[in-house]
Amino acid sequence: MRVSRQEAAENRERIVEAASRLFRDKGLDGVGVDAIMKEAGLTHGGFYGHFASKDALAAEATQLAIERSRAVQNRLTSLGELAESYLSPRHRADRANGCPVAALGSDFARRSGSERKVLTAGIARQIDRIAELLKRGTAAGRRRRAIVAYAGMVGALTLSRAVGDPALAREILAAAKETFGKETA
Amino acid sequence: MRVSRQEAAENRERIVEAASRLFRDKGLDGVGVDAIMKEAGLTHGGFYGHFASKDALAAEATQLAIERSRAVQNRLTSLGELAESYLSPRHRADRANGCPVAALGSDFARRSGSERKVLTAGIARQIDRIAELLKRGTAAGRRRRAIVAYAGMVGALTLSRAVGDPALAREILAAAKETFGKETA
DNA sequence: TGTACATCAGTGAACGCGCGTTCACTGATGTAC
DNA sequence: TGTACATCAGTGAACGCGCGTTCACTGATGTAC
Repeated sequence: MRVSRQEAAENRERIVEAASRLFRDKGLDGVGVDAIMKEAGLTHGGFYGHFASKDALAAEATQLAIERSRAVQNRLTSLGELAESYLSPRHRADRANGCPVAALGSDFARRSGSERKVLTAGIARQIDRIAELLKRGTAAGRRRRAIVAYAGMVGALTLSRAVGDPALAREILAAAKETFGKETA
Repeated sequence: MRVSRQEAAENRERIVEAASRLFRDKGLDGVGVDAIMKEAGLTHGGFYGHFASKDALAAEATQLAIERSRAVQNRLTSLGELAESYLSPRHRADRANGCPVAALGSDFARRSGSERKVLTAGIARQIDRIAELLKRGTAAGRRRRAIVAYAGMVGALTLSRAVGDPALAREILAAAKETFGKETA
């Protein structure tokens, strides 16, 4: 049965939001159109009225995840706060709502087209953002340290999630927090 | 037709080797039993004579990738050499034969059981290995800096592979090499 | 403002394909004498 | 050492299932008068 245009627009949004969470949680190949539509409170048949393909949705969902992720981090006003938040056990546990680069990092290397573009822009902006938070040094030096801090945090979160031993996972996060939360590097 | 026991053992090895490369290149869900067996010069039907399931092969293939990766890095005798090798454009391009943590990092967080165990042990040993290469500081400090260097290198390689822009990819590798190749952090 | 019809968002069955897995079969290897 | 039979690694067809995608249909919304 037909729904109002506004409802349809809201449904579309809910699909993208559900996808952006489910993809981060279970991987791009780990969740189907069926599960995404169910999570959005719809049936799978209506999917292709909103999107050309699952891949097209993946691109939009990636975009949304990056925007949300950036919105969270723009509220943080120092590198220490950013590291504290990014490297928290909470972020480690909540893949579905966390950084899409850490959640899907190795998957993205294999994707092509619009998703890569969206991601590249997101990563570039994140580097700029971290450079803004740095106070010491030349612009070039700040940029280099921003790249290193970002890579370090993404790597630490990825490692701590990959590791089965909880003590080692905590140790990795703590070590990274101690190092990247301060302006050393 | 039956083959000799030695041939059968060699076939098994070839399957694990092919899988370890294909999984790193295309992801654990990105390659099928069919493709792996073909790469090993066999047909898919014989697979279950060697392995209980695709998952069981994935665990063995992960193990092999970690061993090979470690063998390469044990030949390197300084942190600078390790960073130079790990963060090279060559390693970036050759996912199939490179570090399994960077190639499959975000996938591993979603796997369970034996694969996680194998990976955890591999990561722990890699941290120990880097700590051995460090010269300054207390044991605890060296361990912390080893974790940070490892996380930074994994993150930098992951980012540089995820990014579509080749210039940015090179910049990320260069920044990480400059920082983690020396004993600073 | 009310009525009549056209539109179209969402439903659920169905299709086609690929993939993990099974199985009957083949024919070379391994073994018993 | 040679022969006869049992074993079993590998083959290729087939199965079942899930998933992306399509489609005829429904009934509420939107629109024309």
